[in-house]
Amino acid sequence: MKKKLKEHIEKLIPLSDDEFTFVLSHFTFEKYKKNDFLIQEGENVNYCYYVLSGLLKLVFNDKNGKQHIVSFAMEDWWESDFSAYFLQTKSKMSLQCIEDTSVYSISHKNYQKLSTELPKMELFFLKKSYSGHIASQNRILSFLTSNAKERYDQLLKQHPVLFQRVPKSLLASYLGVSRETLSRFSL
Amino acid sequence: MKKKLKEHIEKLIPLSDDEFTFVLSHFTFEKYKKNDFLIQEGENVNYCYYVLSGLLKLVFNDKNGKQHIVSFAMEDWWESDFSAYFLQTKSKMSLQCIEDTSVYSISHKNYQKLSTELPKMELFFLKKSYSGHIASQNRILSFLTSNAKERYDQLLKQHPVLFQRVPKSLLASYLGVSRETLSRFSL
DNA sequence: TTATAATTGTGATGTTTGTCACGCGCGAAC
DNA sequence: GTTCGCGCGTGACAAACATCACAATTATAA
Repeated sequence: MKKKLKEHIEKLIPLSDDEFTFVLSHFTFEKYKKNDFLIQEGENVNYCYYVLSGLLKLVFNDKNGKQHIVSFAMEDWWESDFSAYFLQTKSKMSLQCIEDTSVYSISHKNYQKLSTELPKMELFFLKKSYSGHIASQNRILSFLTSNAKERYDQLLKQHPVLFQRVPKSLLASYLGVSRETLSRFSL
Repeated sequence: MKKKLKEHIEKLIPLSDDEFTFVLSHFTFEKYKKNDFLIQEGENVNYCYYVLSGLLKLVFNDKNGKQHIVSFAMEDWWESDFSAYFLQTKSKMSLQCIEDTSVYSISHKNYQKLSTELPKMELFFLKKSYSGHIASQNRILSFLTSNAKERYDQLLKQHPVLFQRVPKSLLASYLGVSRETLSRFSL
């Protein structure tokens, strides 16, 4: 479990055992049940989460009460409402369990503390942030270049496991297409 | 001109005059003409740009030869093909002038050097990266929650100046809508 | 088990948006 | 000044997609 996070960080940054122990002391292990909320819309966002196991959805609820999936978060992914987390504002989104999920969480204070005390971790977070930005840009590109069926095929190719673990209605919401239209694609 | 960059950085990070002089020594001032390319698709991306004046478009060309506007970059914006810049791969996009444009450019080597020598600049880049990620996520949300007309209205509200400086066909491409459909919105 | 809710597929229909075709006005280049 | 290309609007039609309605199947909980 600890090993998982260490290996994850070491994909980007080399880390001695002592350093990792120090890093880990800034995190808290937590378990959540299906449908539990890690972040509730409208509240302060004090934590960022590294997913050890399970599956989360980052959701925006629009003024008509319709939910939109901004992102899924599986094993080895980092998730939070980053806007609210970094700018220390109220959340406009919620983060909820699709499955029972265990995470390492880090508070904003500990995040700042860790970045200062161990600068190479700041570099780690920077690299993670790049990746996130690049991933978002690719998702924007898929909206610009592809129609619903093509986006469906891309997602199926990139993350086939989601089609087994997530209700189709949520996949539809993630792809920006109606549940019915998505259902007709799988023929 | 130098003052502009200093003020821009100081919105996020305090900087002494000496420090700023040091920072600036890592940048190069450059001028480009309308239609010039700062980044050509398929080439290495060695520079990241801070726009002093003018206007750029970040473009992805799909397999059908259709151009898609990933982003505009105006005064005070940072732009590059970040994926290619940070991962040091070939560019999948091009960066081109919509107007005559002057920039400060920083090479990837100088960027790494600067980050190491002056850690607070690493924090600056980190904060910039957050903002970029958050902005991209908001753009994704606009695709998920809004139809073409609504996205048009949002852009008009957020960046009215673009409607004066950019051909409508490019705005259409940015919004993911056909030129004709966008034209019918402005009635 | 039984009842209850959630998930999924599918037909019918309407709306949104794209594509093709054309004309007009304006500015750049010669 | 004339020519040429570009930006922009607009009509007609086709394609993509949403919405509504309903049935069937599968999970979940009492």
